[in-house]
Amino acid sequence: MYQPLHQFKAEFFKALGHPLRLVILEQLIAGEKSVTDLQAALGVDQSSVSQQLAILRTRNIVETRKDGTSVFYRLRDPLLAELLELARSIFNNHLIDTQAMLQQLATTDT
Amino acid sequence: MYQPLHQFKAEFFKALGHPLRLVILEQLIAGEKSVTDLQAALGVDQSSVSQQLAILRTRNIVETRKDGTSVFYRLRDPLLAELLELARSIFNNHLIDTQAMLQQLATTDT
DNA sequence: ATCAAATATACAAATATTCATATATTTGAG
DNA sequence: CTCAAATATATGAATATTTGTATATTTGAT
Repeated sequence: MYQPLHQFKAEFFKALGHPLRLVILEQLIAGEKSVTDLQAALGVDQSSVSQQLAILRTRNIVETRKDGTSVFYRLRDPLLAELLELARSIFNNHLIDTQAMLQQLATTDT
Repeated sequence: MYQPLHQFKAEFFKALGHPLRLVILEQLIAGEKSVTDLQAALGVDQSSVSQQLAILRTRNIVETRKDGTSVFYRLRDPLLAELLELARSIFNNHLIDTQAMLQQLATTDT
């Protein structure tokens, strides 16, 4: 229906489009983490973490390493950290714009 | 349920997670375009373009300018172009990795 | 005032995602 | 071998997104 490449890119962004998956990825920027680590850091149940990790895995956004019964996850591409950082800048701009707009609405007497 | 900021970021990435919306954004990197321009360039019907533009608008990813009966769309933040470019690099890495993997599968005789 | 062009919105069926709950699988320790 | 810890998967109901079709709105020209 669409070009495969665009479909592929859309899948990638869709994979980033979930709050818990974003928090997981932010954790992984700092270095690899086991499922238990993530579970503890995020305060969510094991199944939820595994479910979301599975999605990131199938989209090739994260990679794994097994050690005993633990599975350690890490970002597949360091550029992803840059991408998330760049996204943060965009959000900041956006928030600043929104603030400025609200400010103007509040102070304009027309 | 989740932190508002993470929810907000997720909304942003979700907005990018659609093939047609990605193609639209790629067009807009080159400069502002009217709905008709986009419709012609992408070969899709008017309604679909407007629908997807509406989503990009509500997520504050694009801005508009009216001129007569035409509405011109442009990226709200130039950083978005950088983000899409960075994403492209990540996809390329991924595709190269996948190719290398297939190559190895094909040439290994174990 | 009327018309046509350009754009936006409404609606609903099809499809996909989310998320909680339950169950499986894998691995190392004893 | 048995058990417990760690992780993964299955299932399904609730919710959200997609997408085609129809209709509405806005604007400039005549």
